[in-house]
Amino acid sequence: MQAHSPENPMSPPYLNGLNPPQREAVETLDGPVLVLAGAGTGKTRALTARLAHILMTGRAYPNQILAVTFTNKAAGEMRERVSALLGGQPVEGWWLGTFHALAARMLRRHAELVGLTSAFTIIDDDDQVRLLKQLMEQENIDTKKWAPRAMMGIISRWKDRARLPSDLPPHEGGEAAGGKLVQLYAQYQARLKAVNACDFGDLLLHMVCILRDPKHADVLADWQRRFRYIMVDEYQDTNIAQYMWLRLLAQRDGAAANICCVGDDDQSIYGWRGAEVGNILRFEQDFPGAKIIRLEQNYRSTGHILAAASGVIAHNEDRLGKTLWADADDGEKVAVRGLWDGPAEARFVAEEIEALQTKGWSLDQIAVLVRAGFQTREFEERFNALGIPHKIVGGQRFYERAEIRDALAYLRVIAQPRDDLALERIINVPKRGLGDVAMKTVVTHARARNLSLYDAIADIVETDELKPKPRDTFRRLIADFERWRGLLATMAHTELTAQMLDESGYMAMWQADQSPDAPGRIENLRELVTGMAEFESLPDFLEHVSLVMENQSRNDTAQVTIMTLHGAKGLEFDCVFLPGWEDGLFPSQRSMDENGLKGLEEERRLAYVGITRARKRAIISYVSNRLTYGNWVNALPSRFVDELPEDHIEVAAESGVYGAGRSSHWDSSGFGGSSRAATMAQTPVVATQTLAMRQSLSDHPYVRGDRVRHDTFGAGTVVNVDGAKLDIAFDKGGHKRVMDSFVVPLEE
DNA sequence: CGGAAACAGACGCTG
DNA sequence: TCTGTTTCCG
Repeated sequence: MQAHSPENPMSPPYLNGLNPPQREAVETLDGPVLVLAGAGTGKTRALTARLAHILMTGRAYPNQILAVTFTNKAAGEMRERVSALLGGQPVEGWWLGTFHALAARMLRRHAELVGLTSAFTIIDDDDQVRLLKQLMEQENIDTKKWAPRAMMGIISRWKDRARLPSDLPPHEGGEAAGGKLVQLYAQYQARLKAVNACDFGDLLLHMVCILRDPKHADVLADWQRRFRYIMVDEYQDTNIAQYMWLRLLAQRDGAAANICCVGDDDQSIYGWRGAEVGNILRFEQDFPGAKIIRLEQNYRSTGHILAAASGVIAHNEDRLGKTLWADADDGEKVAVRGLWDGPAEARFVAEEIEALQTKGWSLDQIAVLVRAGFQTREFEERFNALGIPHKIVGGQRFYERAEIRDALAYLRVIAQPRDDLALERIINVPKRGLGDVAMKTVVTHARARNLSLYDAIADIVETDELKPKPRDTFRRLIADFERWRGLLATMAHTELTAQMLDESGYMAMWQADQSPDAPGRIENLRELVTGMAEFESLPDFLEHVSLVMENQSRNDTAQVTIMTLHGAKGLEFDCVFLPGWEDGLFPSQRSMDENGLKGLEEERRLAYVGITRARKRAIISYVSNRLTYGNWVNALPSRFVDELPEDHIEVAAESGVYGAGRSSHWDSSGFGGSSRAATMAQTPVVATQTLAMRQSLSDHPYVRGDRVRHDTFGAGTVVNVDGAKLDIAFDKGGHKRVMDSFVVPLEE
């Protein structure tokens, strides 16, 4: 073996060039370890080397290692880098992936323990909200007053904290959703179970439930035995459920578990999504005897940039504390610019970029990082006008586009007929003439008999409940799905998809569409079919898309990147523009209103993340006049601007712009306090038992000769009973076949 | 049932 | 201001 390392001629290649703390992180394999890795301190390098080290020293087989990341991108990177360290061959069989992918993989093996089958569907946010909204409407809760999206947010936060409906006091939701939020949560879970589906939160929640249930101690013991080493990236972003899942897996009798968590409390920016910075702050208590290793040598940024970032983050109270240092030159001071208004700011940034470009900087290495998505527009327009190549990262992802979601919904129904949410999505897409009336009929029956929509439709088309036209449409649709499902056994899933898109009329719908984006959508559908080829089977593919929402646009010309600060985490650029540093915008007013000091501290960490993305140049800007929702508002420079240490910045403001000097100017009256003192009138809850509820209590309660009444057809006599289907001779004439869920006994 | 008009709401975003 | 969604009407 070639000797590369100057310090130790015998050291294997993957240890080369690591600094002492990095090396310590790599070689401390036993017991709990927390690696506090500041921005740009070679965290990924240490983490991948550690994995390589475990494998190379034969401490564990790949399938005995659990390596968890937050994003698929991070998982992919780790996969590649580790195999590169090991000489290029891919590592097979290890448990490397995102929390959700790994939990899903585990849950498929134990699905029946939580009342699911291993073919369960994973639903996305849109489906979640739609489902909850339906339940709210059923409960007569005003969805105007209580936005389903917001309600879903609260439920998701409960899930993030691994709290089941039964763990919550009934009034936990307060006034929300008319005080019925916990009840809705329970109904929501029941509905998911009924359609054999999970949302993202459930993947972890269900696994935590299984692992902590004494009844399934054997399951837990199995997993504990399997994983000899656990590694977690971005630990500061874990939520409680993820933390519990890790703890359960890392529990050991006697000896401390070999768990290694890597993270940076100063980069915890996902509190609003349920992340608990407390997890990392508490690590030593949670894992007694834990070793804490600090990576503080920054390899990325110049001295001034690092000092500016450190100066800002030092204003936070709640932190473990690190002192970043660098060997690099001081470089240029961080530029701070005050501009007149948004357009002026966009012009300024564009001009600076052109200047950098003529000096030979690559556009690839320049980024504009904004606080909120809507800020990207101004830059995009300006860059378009000047012909500066750029890309907006974030935006809509491939699998979130309507046409892709529709196509996936078709596939989901083929794969899993019980998937009501998918069926609802496409039942009238393309338009088939199945509107509210037809759907209501079907839904009523499904609820009454506790059937899936699909089965309810199959029932109803055998009867006279519906007018002939919708009945035929339904019948054809069901027949189509049956046929496609059958073909799955003999035909490649790509081919089947193409055929399905054709036969369903979905493709034709877009081909007939005159709008300018229709061709793009057709293109996307083709791409979907092509992309499927990579996967063995339809279920494999569906698992992939529900967990991996990747955007696969390729472009080889150098472009400026425009993205949000959140999106930029983990990335680095030579030059970073940080526009919009105005109080109210950044730090965002909402964040402060909702979470007070905690919110402010999270915003400050965001500022820290932003500045530390820059290797050589950071340019912060703010404006005096900002167009917000269509009106001009006066803006003050962000308090973070004032927190930048004098010695490391260089300030200039356009004439007439406030704040050319340093200001200490946040009068507490501040910006419009958004006090939304909506009068919260309780929606009266009418406790009527629906017909459907009563019907479902007893099965098939009718016998021949019973007198019944049907809402549409009136009174009649049952002449024949076939399961839930009744043949009835109606008094007003006619012999009809109807579902028993649509009739009531007639008292005469 | 489907299109047009009225209307509310508007951060951050990975699975 | 702009966008997505609901409501109203033909």
